[in-house]
Amino acid sequence: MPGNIQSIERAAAILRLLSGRNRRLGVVDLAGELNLPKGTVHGLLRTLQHVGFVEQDKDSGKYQLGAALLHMGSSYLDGNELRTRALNWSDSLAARTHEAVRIGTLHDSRVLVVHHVFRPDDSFQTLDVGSLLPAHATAMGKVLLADHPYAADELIGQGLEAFTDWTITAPDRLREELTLARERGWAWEVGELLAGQASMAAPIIDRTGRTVGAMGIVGKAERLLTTRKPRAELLSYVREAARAVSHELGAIPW
Amino acid sequence: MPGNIQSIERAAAILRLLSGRNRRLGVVDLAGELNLPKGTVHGLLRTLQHVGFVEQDKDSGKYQLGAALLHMGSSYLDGNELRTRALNWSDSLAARTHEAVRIGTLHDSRVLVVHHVFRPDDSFQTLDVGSLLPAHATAMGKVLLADHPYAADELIGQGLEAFTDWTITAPDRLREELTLARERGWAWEVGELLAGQASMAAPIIDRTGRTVGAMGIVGKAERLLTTRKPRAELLSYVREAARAVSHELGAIPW
DNA sequence: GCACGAGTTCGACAATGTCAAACGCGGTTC
DNA sequence: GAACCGCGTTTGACATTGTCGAACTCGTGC
Repeated sequence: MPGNIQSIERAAAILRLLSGRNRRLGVVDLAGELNLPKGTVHGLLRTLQHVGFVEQDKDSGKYQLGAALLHMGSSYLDGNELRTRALNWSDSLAARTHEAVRIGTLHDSRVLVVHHVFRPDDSFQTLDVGSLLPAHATAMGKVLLADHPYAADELIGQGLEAFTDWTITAPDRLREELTLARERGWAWEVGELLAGQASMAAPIIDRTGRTVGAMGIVGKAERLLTTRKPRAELLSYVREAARAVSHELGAIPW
Repeated sequence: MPGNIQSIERAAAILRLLSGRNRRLGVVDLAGELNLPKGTVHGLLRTLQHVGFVEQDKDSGKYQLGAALLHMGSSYLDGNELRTRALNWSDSLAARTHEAVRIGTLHDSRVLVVHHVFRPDDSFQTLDVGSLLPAHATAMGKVLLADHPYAADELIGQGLEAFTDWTITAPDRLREELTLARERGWAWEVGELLAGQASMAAPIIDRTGRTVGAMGIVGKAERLLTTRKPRAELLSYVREAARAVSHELGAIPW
């Protein structure tokens, strides 16, 4: 808790704001948001610009994220063991299920997508590596929250946003779902984030036994489900793949 | 030059080191590299960890980049006008040429890949969005350097690294190549970065007339070339696509 | 068991970043 | 076209803040 460098925390707060909804913000916008004098914010921005973390639009004078962050983001992926280990398995899972595969990890009570394999033979999908998905409305999120009660509490504490009519917004309902996920070792979701879309996922465990990631498939509900249940063979493929990655990470031998 | 916040510059230097060759570095490694006392470096790292920009491997105690950077990197892409405008055109260019398409921009005298479309019907290629390619050994780089003499000088100043026997390492030879690229409005390269691989690219111009990006195709030399020249129809597709994007960015009407 | 090297903590000092007020420059308004 | 916003930027005095070296702890290997 003690001794955190103020200017760096403030700089990070600026970057966080710039990576939010409005990608372009001016000095006064940021100053207002952070309750800081604009002179101070300007100094931070000047330095951030110098190191390439932000860029300034010459016409409007407003600031946006800088190119250096893109390269660092991809460097993060290179060093990410979870993703590296999961690379092979995710390809074959996509091939077996004919669905898009995603691998994610918990970050700030949301699901950070660290890998994404497109659905085979289905062009023009958008890559969402780097996206932050809501944890309570995705199968990966449920699997992750199931082993991270603290993150679950935090998420519930800040309110469960509804994305469709089927999104779980009641804390108790979510807690049940998480218990279920913990017991079964997998989770699913239908139309809770996007109408007509479903997903199922299983946990990736590391050598210490903690759930460090989740692996799952996403696609049209009609393809993933039969009679309002996840299709058994798809589910078992997902669970096998996740178990294989866990094994590579040094989790329980089998 | 004046008034840059020291701690932020140091933090950025740490992140830069962590995104380099060795993705995992300890406090003393970093301190040695930066010529700083390790106490200082530790304080910076503590804060960077707190904001999610670095993570510490609990076993080895070493530090690596953090997950927050991945999300910020992808947020940068969302706000990047060059990439947004180029999205449609790059897909159709890939379809027309049957080759992989890349869009890049200059960053620190290298080419930062901001978009990448895989070669159609050719699976298992690695996505290199976020990669920094050497400018003097790629078609995109030549096109970009042609309009950025300062960056070219800087690159030459730090020495032209050889990747294959065909890499241009002589400053004069590179300068000729850049002049040629400037005159013709396109550039190419065969085996200068990777043996057997060729690329060709054309500049993307913004409303002020500056080259803000490059768009091109990469692939096996045998497919891209005829009799040691770029195949004319591929080249014209590339140039058309780049011109179309430039047009969208508000460059000269035509 | 000792010494080394790692990451971490601590506290005194002054260098450093902060802040409020003033500046300059586009727009817009009347 | 002059007065006026609102913006990003600059400035300089102040004291908060980050810095730095030494001391600490823990794990390793000689």
